[in-house]
Order: sequence, then C-alpha cells, then structure tokens
Amino acid sequence: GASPSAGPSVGGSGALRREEEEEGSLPPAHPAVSLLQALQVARQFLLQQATGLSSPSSNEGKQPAVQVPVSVAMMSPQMITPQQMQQILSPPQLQALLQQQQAIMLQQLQEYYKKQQEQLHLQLLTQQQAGKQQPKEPLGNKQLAFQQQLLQMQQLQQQHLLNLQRQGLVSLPPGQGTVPLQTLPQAVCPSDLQQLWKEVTAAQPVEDSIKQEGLDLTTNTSNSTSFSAAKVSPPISHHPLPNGQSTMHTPRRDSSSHEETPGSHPLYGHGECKWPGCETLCEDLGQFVKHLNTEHALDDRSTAQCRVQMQVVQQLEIQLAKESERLQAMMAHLHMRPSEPKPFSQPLNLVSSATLSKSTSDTFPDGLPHPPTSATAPITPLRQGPSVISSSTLHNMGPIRRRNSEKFCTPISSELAQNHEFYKNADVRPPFTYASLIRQAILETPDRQLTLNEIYNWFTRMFAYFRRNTATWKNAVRHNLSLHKCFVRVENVKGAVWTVDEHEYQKRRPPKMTGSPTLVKNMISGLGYGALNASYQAALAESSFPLLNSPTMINTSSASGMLHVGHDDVSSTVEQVNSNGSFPPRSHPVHVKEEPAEAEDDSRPVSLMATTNQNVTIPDDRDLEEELPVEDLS
DNA sequence: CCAACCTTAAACAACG
DNA sequence: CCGTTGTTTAAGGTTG
Repeated sequence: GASPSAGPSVGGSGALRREEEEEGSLPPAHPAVSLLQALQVARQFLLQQATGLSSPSSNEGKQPAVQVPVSVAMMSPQMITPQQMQQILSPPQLQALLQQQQAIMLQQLQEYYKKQQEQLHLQLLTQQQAGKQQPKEPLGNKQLAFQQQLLQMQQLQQQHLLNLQRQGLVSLPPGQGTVPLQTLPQAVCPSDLQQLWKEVTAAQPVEDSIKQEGLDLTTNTSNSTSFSAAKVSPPISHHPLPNGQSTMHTPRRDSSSHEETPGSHPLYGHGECKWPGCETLCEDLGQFVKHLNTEHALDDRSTAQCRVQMQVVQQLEIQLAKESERLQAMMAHLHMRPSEPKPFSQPLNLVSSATLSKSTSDTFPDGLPHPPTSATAPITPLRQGPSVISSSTLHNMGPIRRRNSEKFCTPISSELAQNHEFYKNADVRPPFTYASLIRQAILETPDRQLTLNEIYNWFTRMFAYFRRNTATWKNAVRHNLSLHKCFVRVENVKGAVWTVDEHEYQKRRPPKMTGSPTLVKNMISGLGYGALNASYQAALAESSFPLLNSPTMINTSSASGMLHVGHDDVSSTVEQVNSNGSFPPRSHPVHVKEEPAEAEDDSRPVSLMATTNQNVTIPDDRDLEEELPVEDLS
C-alpha cells in the first residue's frame, strides 16, 4: 500500500517557495457560485430581519447561527459568464449588450415588483377576510410570516430603487413610496403621473406602461446625467423591522425629510454626503456639490464604489427574485392563489417606481457643475448605467476573476473602506485575494500584528461571506499565511502573531503592474477613460492603506495625500496614516521578527469602529472579545 | 498549450 | 485525545 501522494517531506522548509508571490487576483467566483451567493445573501438578509437581528453570539468561535441550507446551491441555472461574453464580444458590443441587459433587467424587475405587490395585497386581503370570518388559529403565525415577507419585499424594492438611483441607473422614482407625490420634482409631469396612476390601478395595462418606461430608459441615450434630479431619501437600507410587526408601514415616514431639502441632490441628505461610505458633512448643497466634485470625481475610487453599488443592486435583484419565489411557495402552501389581479387599496412603491423615469432625466439640479459627468461623456452611447464602470462591473459581478481589478482598479483598502458596510451584510465574496485581505486585516490594527484567531475574527467581522464556510476559508487563510513570504510569524508572549512584511508584499507588485501590456490594454478597454491614471493610483492606494473604518480620512487625507506622495514611499505613508490610529511609533514594523511584542496594549478599541457604525446590523460581540484579549499585563 | 496565480482540499506535525 | 495552528502538497480553474 503505497500512498499515492503521501509526502510528509519533513525536510523541505519552504524550499518551494516562489519568490514572487502575489495576491493580485480575486477569487474565481463561478457563475453558479455568484448566484449561490446571492441566494445566500437573500437568506441571510431575511434571517437577520426575522430574528430581529439579535444573535447572541458570545464567543468568536461560534458562528451567529445563520445556517444556509446548501440545497439552495442546486438551483443555479446555466448562464453565460460575463467572461465568455467578454471574450466573444468586443468592448463596444459588450457595452451595448450590457446596456440592453440592464434595460431588460430593470423592466423585468419593475414588472416583477408590480406583480408581487399585487399578489401580496391580494394575499393580505384574503387573509384578513379569512381571519375575520373565522378565528383560524393556525393561520396566525403564517400570516405574520406573510406580512413580514411583504414588508421585506417592500424594503427590497425600496432599497433596490434607491440603489438604482444612487448609481444613476434610474433617473428618479417619483413616488417610490418614499417621496410623496406632491413633492415630486418638477421633472415629472403631473399628467404623466396621473395617467400612469390610472393605468396602474387598472391593473392590466400597467405592464405595458412599465415596459414603455423601461424602454424609455434605454432609448434615452443622449442624456448623460442620470442622477440629477431626484429627491431621494437617504438609503434606508438597514433598518431591520421589529420582529412581529404586522402593520403595513407606510413609506411615508421619511418623506418629510425630503420636503425639507429644496434643491436637493440624490446624494445629499441630512446635511451629509450620501455617497456610499462617505458621510462627510456639508452644510448646504453648494458645499456638498463642491465636495462631490472634489471627493467623488471620476477616479478610481468612485469607479470602484460604483461597481460595488452595482453589485449591491444585483444582489438585491436576485434576492428579490428569490424572496418572491419563496413567497409564492408560501402562498401555494397556504392554498392561496395569487391570481386575479385586484386593484390594490393603496399606493405601492413598486407602482410609483414604475412611474418614474420618463421625463426626469433631463432635469438638472442647477447647482451641479458635474465635472465627473463630463469626463464620463465620451461614453456617449451608454446611458443607463454608470457607464464608466459598466464593463468593469461586468467583470466584477461575474465569475470572472479579475485579478487586475484588484491591482489596477480597486485598491482593496479603498473599496473596502467604502463598502465595508456592504460586505459586512451582504453575503458576497469580496473581490480580493486572501493575501490582500489578510494583509488588510493586519495593517488595520494599531500594532499591525494579529493572531491567527484575530485574523479569523476580522474576516468574519468584516465580511458576511466569511461567516459561512469557516473550515474552508480558514484553511485558506492559514495556507496563505504560510505560503506567502510577506506574512511573517512572530513569537509573542501570548503565542504567535502574524505581521506583514510590507517590503515583501510590495516586492512583487511593480513587476506585475508594468509587466503586462495586455493587462493595461484590457483595463483601458474595460475601464476606459482616464482610468489608467486611476489604476496607478489604485495600486498606490492599495499598497499603503490603512483603516477602513474612517471614511473621511480615506476620502481626503489618505487618498489625496497618497497621490502626491509617490509610490515609493508607501511605507512611510502607511506610517503616517496609521499614526492616526494612535499607536506607538514603531520604527520598523517590517522587521518585527524576533520581538516579543512587548506591550502593545494601546487600548483604543472602538474608536475606529465607532465613527461609522451606526447601522451595522451585525452585532459583534467578538469585537470586544477580539480587542480586549491582548494581554493587559499592567 | 503553457506558465503563473489563486483557491480549495487535505495530510501531517507541533502544541496546549 | 482533541482542537488549534502551521506547513506542504496536490488538484482544479482562470488568465495572459
């Protein structure tokens, strides 16, 4: 019995190590996988809401009890991978296609919304009647569940539309539940509304109208700016519903806030910038506009954010589909027939969403110079998506492993910084390699060293995705730690910690970046338009990046500062930035090798987190756990 | 088609 | 003995 590949090989200590290890790419997500992810997101989302998002996880080791039936994985349909499409089609074709696709998607989505709403209402009505006429105990629970489902649907819709708005996919939803008809921006003609309203209530014709609207979106190619006129409420993405809440919550609630802001901007609300990840305070619209143009111009960062945003939207769409499916199953189970289109009793989000789009696009908030847009202009044919990122988005959402994206387009820290909220809650796989993630985790800490377990915790804390298959990714993490030279293990009092040898880590980057003209070309065609420069900056940023939790800092000081600094000095930059995090100036973070890592207690746990996390849904008990453990040997 | 990368899986050792 | 931490090796997939 000779073991096939048994190779305990005691001797070789790292003999095989390649000198240039990379972290460049991202995980190869298969189409099926991505779908699976989406489904998982949906599930988790629901679970979170359903459980009132209070998961009593006291220790880091245990997962918050979110179990996702693997069975879901079976449901992945066949689909053409974006990658394949990319191979087959030329960039222009791709773009056109993408555009088309989005239009269709939107359209379908809206129809979907509508139908779902109808059905839901029907259900409700039926149920209520039934409930009145007969006590029917057993139905109680189900009904609750139902209503919850309904609420979730609504939320989803809201969220989705908001997201669409945020990225300019949709001009603006007049009603959309959050905006009272009266306060509709001038962009929408009342007449249009009325007509649509009629159609809507007529139930049948609605689809047609929606279709028209959907098409409208596409045809409307000439107008470049989409995120112009809109009074949009700030993303109310996460507000979990109280568990058993049964009443239909009218979206009204935030409508008031809109009315308060006269000449508003979709990205501006409550005195702060609503750009994902950025909560910069701006006193007035003017200031905000200025801020927008300086901080969120067309650069790599914005692009990346846009991409993620698109991802979010996609996830939500899929999620919605999934939930709807589920809902139907539920209804089927309860012997309710979602047929017979019945006029609903109250304005539905979805309806209003369908309403929108029409004329809105040309409206332009006067105060908006819009330099970014102009930069985007070259991409004329595209209109409905953030064209700049569209193609890259294509990569990004699919199975494609865009190794370049990390290096060229999306600095991990930047993307993370802006979207950690997203990754935290959505079960999507972060587009970074394990190596870069690990590094990020380590660099984030004041001492730049973490125990394995702390790294684990960081993963689970920062990414919903990593709350799932722990065995797998933990193994991968360990694997990466061992494999890459840039990760240095340091013996410590309380065990061993891992540090990053920035030098090593950086070592391989330059060759990669300059090394392949193909990549660059690809990138240009993909990202296009001035992204090259951005890529450079991205690489820069990636190399030197710190905390994700303080968006402000990243937005301004680090990002801009970085650009000016020059890539050679990354390390110094790192130092600078990190000093922000308040840690004892350690002269050579890199060569920590033998240090016992004396007293790194620097107890400043929450400080960073506190800045941004208000609405984080996930209770990190481990957070404390993780921060404290350091030996407070007084 | 190949090489380079990355991820995943798994065997195995050292340690507490 | 078990679980964690580290190391290695191998295989499979993607990309250039």
